[in-house]
Amino acid sequence: MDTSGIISRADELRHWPADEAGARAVQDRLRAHVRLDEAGPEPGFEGTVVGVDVAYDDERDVVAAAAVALDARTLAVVDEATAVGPVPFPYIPGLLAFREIPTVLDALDRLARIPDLVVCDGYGLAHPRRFGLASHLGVLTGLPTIGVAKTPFTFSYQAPGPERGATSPLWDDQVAGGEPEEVGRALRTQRGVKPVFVSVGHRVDLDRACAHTLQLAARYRLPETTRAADSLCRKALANV
DNA sequence: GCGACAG
DNA sequence: ATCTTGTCGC
Repeated sequence: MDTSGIISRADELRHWPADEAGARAVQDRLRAHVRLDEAGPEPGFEGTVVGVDVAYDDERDVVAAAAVALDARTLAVVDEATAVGPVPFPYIPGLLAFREIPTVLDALDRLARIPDLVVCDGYGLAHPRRFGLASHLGVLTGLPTIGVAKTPFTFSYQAPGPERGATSPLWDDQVAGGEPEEVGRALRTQRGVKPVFVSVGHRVDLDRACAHTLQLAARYRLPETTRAADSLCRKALANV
C-alpha cells in the first residue's frame, strides 16, 4: 500500500496483529497517543470534512474503502477516492478497526488535500478499551476524527428529546469495578427519527463532535459524509 | 458457560 | 457488514 503523505504512523501497518490478543495489545499501546485536550475545528470552519466507510465481500476476500471530501460549509463534494484490498481481520466486536484501517488509509492517501476533520462510521472513545476505530484512525493519521454510529453497541442511553439537536448521555455500564462512564452522546439529528451515537476520536471535543454531526445531518438522519462514503464504497466494491 | 455486541 | 419483498409516506 501507499504509505506516503497522510499517514504519520505507517510503521503500525507493518506490525499487523495476527490474532485477537495481538490486536488488543495494539489498542492498549496506541491508546496513550489519543489527544482529548484539543477542541478541534470550530463549527463553521473553512476547509474539508472527509467521510470514510467500507463495504465487504467476504466470499471474494475484498474490502472496498471510500473517502469523500465535502466543503465543510456548503457540504458540496469536492473530492473523492477509493481503495480495495483483502479483508485483513475477522469481525470481532471491539476490534472492528483492524478490518477497516489499512484500506481506509489507502483511500485517504489518494485525496488531493489533507482533511481538516474525518468522520468515521462507528465509535471512537465509546469502546470497551476506549479505542474505537475513530480513535485508531486519528492516532495513525494525526488528523482530527470523530465517530458517528448508527446503533448503541453495548452502551445505554435514555432517549433524547424529539427535536432536532436534542442529546442525551451515552453510558458504558460495564466498567470493571467502577461507576458507569459517559463515553459519548445520543444525538437526534432529525425530528422523529432514531438518534445517532457520537463519540470523540482524536483532537476533537464532544461538544464540537456533536455540533459537526448535526451540521452534517442537515437533511437526513446520517451525516452527509457518511452517506456519501457509504454510497461510494458500495460502488467501488461492485466494480471489483 | 451463555449471550451479545460498532461495521 | 450482508442476506432480502413489499410497503407506507413525502
